[in-house]
Amino acid sequence: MTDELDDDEARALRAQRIIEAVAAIPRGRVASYGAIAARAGYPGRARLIGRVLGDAPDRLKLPWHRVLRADGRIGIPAGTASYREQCKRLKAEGVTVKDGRVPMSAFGLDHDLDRAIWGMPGA
DNA sequence: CCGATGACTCTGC
DNA sequence: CGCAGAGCCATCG
Repeated sequence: MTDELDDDEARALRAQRIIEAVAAIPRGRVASYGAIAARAGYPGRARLIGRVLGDAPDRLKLPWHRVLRADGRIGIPAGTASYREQCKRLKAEGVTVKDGRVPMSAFGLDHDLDRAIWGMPGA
């Protein structure tokens, strides 16, 4: 059909894959934007993740709060309502949040269970 | 078409 | 650990 709808579809597909990747993050764990992007099939497009999450409706009940920057920092501007909400949710899951930062060495997916969860060796 | 912006990441100093 | 620069990509004026 029209190219415009085609473009719209492509955008929806990106969002879909990204949303699924985010939803796959285990409770009590966190992942970086880059990791999600790669996992969704868009390596190098970390910014795309942030864009999609910001546009994603809350009714999807997406665990967006489990997505942090590569250094473990909250990816949202400090002081905003969303920022505080993310901190709150993480703590509620048992994730340590110190000064808006999470020790990914301990809660990151590539600490030890990386392949067990993301790699999906087939169990 | 170009410049600016941003829920990004990496490298170098 | 912090700062600057460069790469990256979609959206907006």
